[in-house]
Amino acid sequence: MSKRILLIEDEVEMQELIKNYLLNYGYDVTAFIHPKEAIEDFKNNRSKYDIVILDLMLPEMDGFDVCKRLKSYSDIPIIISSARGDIGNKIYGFEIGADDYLAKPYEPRELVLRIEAVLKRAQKSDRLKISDFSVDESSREVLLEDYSIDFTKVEFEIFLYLLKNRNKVISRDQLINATSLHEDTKNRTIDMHISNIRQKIGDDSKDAKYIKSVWGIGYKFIG
Amino acid sequence: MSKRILLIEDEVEMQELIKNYLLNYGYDVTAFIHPKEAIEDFKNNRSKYDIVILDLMLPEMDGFDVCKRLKSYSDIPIIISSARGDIGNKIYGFEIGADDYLAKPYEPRELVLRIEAVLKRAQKSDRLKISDFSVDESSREVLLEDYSIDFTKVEFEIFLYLLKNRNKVISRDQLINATSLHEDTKNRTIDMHISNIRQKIGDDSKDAKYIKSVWGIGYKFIG
DNA sequence: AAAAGTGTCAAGAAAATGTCAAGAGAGTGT
DNA sequence: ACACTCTCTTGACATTTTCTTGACACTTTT
Repeated sequence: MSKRILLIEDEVEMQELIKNYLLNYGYDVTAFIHPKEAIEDFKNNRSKYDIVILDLMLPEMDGFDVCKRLKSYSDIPIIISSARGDIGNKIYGFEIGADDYLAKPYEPRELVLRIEAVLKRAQKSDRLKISDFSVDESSREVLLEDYSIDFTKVEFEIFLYLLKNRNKVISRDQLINATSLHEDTKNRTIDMHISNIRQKIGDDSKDAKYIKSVWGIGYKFIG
Repeated sequence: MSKRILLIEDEVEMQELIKNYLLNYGYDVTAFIHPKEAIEDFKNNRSKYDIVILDLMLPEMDGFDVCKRLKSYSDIPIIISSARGDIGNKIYGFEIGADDYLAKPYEPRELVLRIEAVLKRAQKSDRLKISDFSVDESSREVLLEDYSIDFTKVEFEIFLYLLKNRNKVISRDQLINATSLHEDTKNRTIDMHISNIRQKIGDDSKDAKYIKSVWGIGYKFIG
């Protein structure tokens, strides 16, 4: 299946150019001029895209913020493009989670190469092994000491997010944002999911081995 | 103190050029042509360097292996330089733990900028180490000489604020404002929290080692 | 010595969490 | 479209933890 690209670029000419070039290469491109629209669309259809091409110089919103927002919804690969010479920004770009960086002007061919490289890296589904768990994201399989755990969709998302941010305290709001939960979901719903997750992985809330409650703040995966 | 750079570059001319340029900027540069020598030296003096500049195109050893070897000894920051256009490699460079990547030919000035950026990023150790304490904000973990201290939410906030403003006298009102306490909380409540904190860190109010009372004003963390 | 400030106990208020159970909602198969 | 199943959401209540305050002893300042 062809890869679906979310393109955020405010210069109309440039946008057309890139879009057509990528379409020629068989990609499925959706382009936005306004970052807010793009974010809105992404929020509602986060599995609709495989990769984001993001221009840093945008009206209305700082490109960095856009990047952070998108990454907070899912860890989709992002390639940032920007005027050559923004070296400070360039490095910052990697810090905020962009997967690659491209200085304008660039050869369209180079963009394609990078898209492919980033996608290849992203799909490299290796198993995440942390603590007693082994998780395969693409098959959504979770093993606890070789026993398979059956998580529901939301449970899996919460568990994975905690795992990826192990040893950090994660607030309920963060979890609501990072998963496919509606943003107006009540905080307490998270508690219920955590309770169910704990039961499935045999964790005791009063003496947690894996998911610890941090009173007044949120939850933390110990690993 | 000037930063010490380990430069691994096999082209003699290039090496001289970079070395001199960096020396001009006040860096302390040690250059090697043979990666094996560099690794040997690094192994024996791993605290002798602050950052590594590594050319990918080396004789004898693959630059990637060099990178991995160095990183296996300590997590020193590494900047990889390589011929422009190795896009696949570029991405791989980040994967194997390089901290930044620079395509040849580059402006020496750009190298300096990146060195500074990488160093700044690297030293941004997110563990706050003050006095006998080590605090990790994201995990909310507080260590006192390797023993873990269990603070409640408010205690952690108060303690962190005092720590960050060490040697300054902080009023009770300041603490109420700086933390998640209700703004109409009575001043004396702070005293109670301080008392509990002191007990947990083994501090004596009459002869405080860490949190000192400043009569009529507030509290002060000594550090 | 009086006044003001601080330390800390202990009790109760307040807030946060764990979990049950019911119902809403989403998805599936027919 | 319908029934059926699985999942998600929420209110409710019990329980736990934390926060707050009055009270009283003690210390420092005036």
